Parts: sequence; C-alpha cells; structure tokens
Amino acid sequence: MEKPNRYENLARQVSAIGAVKRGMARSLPADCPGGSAIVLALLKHHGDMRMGRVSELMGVDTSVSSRHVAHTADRGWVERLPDPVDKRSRILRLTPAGEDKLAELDRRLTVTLARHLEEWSDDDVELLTTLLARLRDSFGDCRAHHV
Amino acid sequence: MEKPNRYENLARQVSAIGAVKRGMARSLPADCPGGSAIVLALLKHHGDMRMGRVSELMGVDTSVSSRHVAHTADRGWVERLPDPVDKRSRILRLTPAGEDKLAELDRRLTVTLARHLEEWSDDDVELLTTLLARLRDSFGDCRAHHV
DNA sequence: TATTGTTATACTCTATAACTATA
DNA sequence: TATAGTTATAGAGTATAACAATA
Repeated sequence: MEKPNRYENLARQVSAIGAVKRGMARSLPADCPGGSAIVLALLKHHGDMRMGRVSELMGVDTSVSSRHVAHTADRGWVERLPDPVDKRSRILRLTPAGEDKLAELDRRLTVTLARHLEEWSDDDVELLTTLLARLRDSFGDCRAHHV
Repeated sequence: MEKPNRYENLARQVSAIGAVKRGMARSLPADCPGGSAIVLALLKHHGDMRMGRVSELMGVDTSVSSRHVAHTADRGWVERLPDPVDKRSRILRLTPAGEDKLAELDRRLTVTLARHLEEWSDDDVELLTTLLARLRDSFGDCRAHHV
C-alpha cells in the first residue's frame, strides 16, 4: 500500500499478463502446444528463415526453438530444407498443411479474443500492440547467454 | 507475409512478451523464484489477503498459489494467520523479513528496467501499464476451471 | 577455433484430481 | 453439500552443458 517506484506497476502488470497468455493458449487444439503455434505464426509473418532466427525472434535458447520446430516438423507443418550456402544450417518453410493448421489456430484465437476484447476499439488494440512491440524491442535480444 | 486479421499482431506480441518476463526474472536472487516474487508484490500492493485472493490476482489455480505462498512462508517472508471468521481460511501477511526481501527485489528490478527502458518517457510507461491492466481485466478471471 | 544445430538433464510454472477440515 | 486450502502427479516451457558437423 506504499508509493510505487517508477517501474513497480509495470512489472506487476507484465507478470499478470501471463494469465492472458494462458487464456489464449487454451484456445489451441490438443496437438498444437503454444511453442509450435508461435513457430508457425513466425514463419507465416516473416517468411522462410533459419533455426537461429527462430530462437532470436522467440527470445529463447536455440535448444528450445530446436525442440519446438522439431514438433512442427514431426507433424508435417514445417519442412527443414538444406541451406545451399551453409551446410550446418537448415531453412525452415511452412508447408501447405502448416498453412491449414495456422488458419485453424487463427480462427480459434479470433473467437477467443473477440469474446474478451469486444469493448476494445481498433485503435486501442493497435496502440497496445505497438507498445508491446516497443517493449520487446527495448529489451533487445534478452536470451540468457547474451546477458 | 499476408494481411493479418484484427488480432493476429496483438497475439504475436503477447506471446513475445514472454521474453521480457524472462529478462525481468533473471534479475531475481537465487532463493526467490518468480512465483514467490509475485506473492510478495501482491501483499505489498494490496495488503493482507486470503489464499483464494492470491490465486484470483495471479490468475492461477489455488493449488499453484498454495505452493508459491508455501515457498515464501518457509523462508519467513510471509506468515499465515488464522482467519477469525472462517477456520478453513488463512490470512496472509508480509513479515518484516518479507519487506526487506521485496525491497531487494525492487532494487534489482529497477536496475534492470532502467537499463532497458531508459528511452521511455514516464507517460509511455504509464500508458503501457494502464493498457496491460485493462487487457488483464478484459480477460477477467481466466483460470482454467472458470472457463 | 568458432558457429549451427541437436540432445540429455534439471528446474520452474501450471492444471487436474484426491484429500482434509470447516461452513 | 459446498467451500478453503494442501499435496501428488503429470505436462509444457526453458536454460545449461555436452555433442556432432561444418565454416
């Protein structure tokens, strides 16, 4: 019940946002955990990329993204193509089955968000989206071994 | 690389905010995992409360909050007092040791956030904080068994 | 030597279910 | 019967370290 410092409220709200993330995750089908959904969305939004780029965008260690991508590849949603200029690397590409899966995820997610955010204006949704992107950007590449 | 629907960008940014949460969590001391830190912050901000209120504010099942609170109580940061009007319930209260611990967490957190958010104005920090609180509020009590 | 990616292991957080005690 | 809280178990997510293949 005391005077908060400049960041205390922000920190508490960022922590609380985990509840929203879990609410969104509950709209996912049983065969697609959250990590896989993020991989599909990143490939759709940014196009083909290497493994390292996935871990960079997710802000996790490469060991983590490797497992998430393996899950999507096992189900035929993503293919891992050889990189012609670096034989150590692999190029990730969304398959047609992956496109279909992502479309299902988007349908489910839209239903969930439309239900909870019906009173939000388009402008407010966009403003929050922009600020979150900026926050993420301010933290830079915050994977553990880079700190 | 296609036209996103109304919520696609927001969903991706909410997912990405996990990286910021992990970055903040790395500023915590070894004896205080994130769940314990949240419990201490909630008691400081909202004052004494029952177990059920903690799970409500954290947006998790009571089994989860029970474990987090137990961790803080084991270390003497929180005491669980009997509720005079309901013998099933327990009232949680921050101890002086808990106050000290929370002060340490705030110091560490402020250092971390000040480093990453140095280019943010106070107004923008406050705006994002407000929007996050509203987002959390729009999702209501999104614990699993209430959906 | 350094880098890209994979795998094994351990830790944190969470939900479900079964349980105790009390309302 | 219903509710407040605890505990056991299982699952998802992540980081560290060790490793193989290539640059």
